[in-house]
Amino acid sequence: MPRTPSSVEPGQIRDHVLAAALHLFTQRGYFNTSVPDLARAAGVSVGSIYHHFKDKEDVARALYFSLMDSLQDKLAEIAGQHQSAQDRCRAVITMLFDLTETRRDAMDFMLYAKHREFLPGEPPVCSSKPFETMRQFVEAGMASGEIRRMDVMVATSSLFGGAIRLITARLDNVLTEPLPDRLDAVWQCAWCSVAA
Amino acid sequence: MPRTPSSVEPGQIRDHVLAAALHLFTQRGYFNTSVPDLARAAGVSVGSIYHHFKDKEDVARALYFSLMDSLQDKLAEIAGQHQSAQDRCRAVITMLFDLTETRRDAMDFMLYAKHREFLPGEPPVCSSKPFETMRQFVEAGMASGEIRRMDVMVATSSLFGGAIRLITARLDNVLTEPLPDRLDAVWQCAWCSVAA
DNA sequence: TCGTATCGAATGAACGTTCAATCAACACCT
DNA sequence: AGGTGTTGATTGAACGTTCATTCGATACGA
Repeated sequence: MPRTPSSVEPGQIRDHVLAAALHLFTQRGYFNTSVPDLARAAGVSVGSIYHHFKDKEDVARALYFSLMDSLQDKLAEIAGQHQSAQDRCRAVITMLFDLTETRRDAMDFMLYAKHREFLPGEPPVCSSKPFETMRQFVEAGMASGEIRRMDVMVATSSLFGGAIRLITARLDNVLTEPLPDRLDAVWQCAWCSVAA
Repeated sequence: MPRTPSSVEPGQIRDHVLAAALHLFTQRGYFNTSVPDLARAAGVSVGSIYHHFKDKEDVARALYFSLMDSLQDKLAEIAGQHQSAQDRCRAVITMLFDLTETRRDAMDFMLYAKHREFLPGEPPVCSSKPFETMRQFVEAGMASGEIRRMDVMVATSSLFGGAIRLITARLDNVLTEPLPDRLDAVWQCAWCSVAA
């Protein structure tokens, strides 16, 4: 009986499903989103989702890796454009702030979601590649003498912790002004917390 | 047909259920914990849980408020024992670090859980009373000249953000040493990020 | 005996997942 | 070119399971 032509062009289904998943997972949460919900929002059938993904968890995993990869790309770009730890870390916060304004959903899913609950077996966010790269920026800064010598974890947390907290406040709508407006203030605090 | 005497003394059921909920919710997550799971872990029957709580969500809500209240008590105590913003805020971080070591589950549920997903309608954590109290400590410090004048949200995030990030790293087992070992280093970073 | 606390089997809704049916597109043969 | 077979994408109804919740029965204290 099937085969009402879907409004979604072929070859685009994966992306449509991932986009719908990003929207629904961040809006209502992974467990409050059913696969039929996902299908409806993506404009495809339930079966189609299972043709492109192993199961519901696989959708979340694909989404997670896709977003993390694009974040990692941005970090790599920053590493190429800036040499000093100071410039690099400021660029990171600038990028994270901009991303929060322009792609709230993505930021919410990456920083705020509890992946442990629906992606068992995945390492926690803070041991993902992007976070590791940020630690490397800090380590290089300590080696070059820009940053005080101390435990790398403490330094990284101090340097980025304030910005990340502000991002979550923004995602919770507790902060109503755009984050970039606060960039200078945040950076001043962040940098002088670890500067040599 | 029941009534096998439960091993739980009467009047203790609420507490047993809350303790089991704290353990299971933090271990596996709210949505991966069924009410029968809860009953088994608490050593009571399913029906008994529904006698003491409206529904599953009500268990989570009671747990949340109970933990938040006890945290708020500790903050009030700190407010009474210390006068300067510097002493107060340092005491807050000390208390949070100790709490993370001695009551991991409680800390995990308060700081790390996504309450939005299973407690719709509750305000986000960072607009809860404890967080508000921490902001007041910071505001008082700005009024007294201990802390640089700036946006309160920025100052609070900078002051506590590093510590909170370290706590989540600890909860994720990314950090293996006890947090109190890092207290001095963290505090030095935190305070000089906002000190006048 | 009345009210309250407790029990766990029963209920029904909702969920993730499967699968036979269908179709579009292409390759291949004549 | 026209006919034919094959492949793989797509569909949604159907399936079996699990879950939150209810409820009638039971026990106990007052």
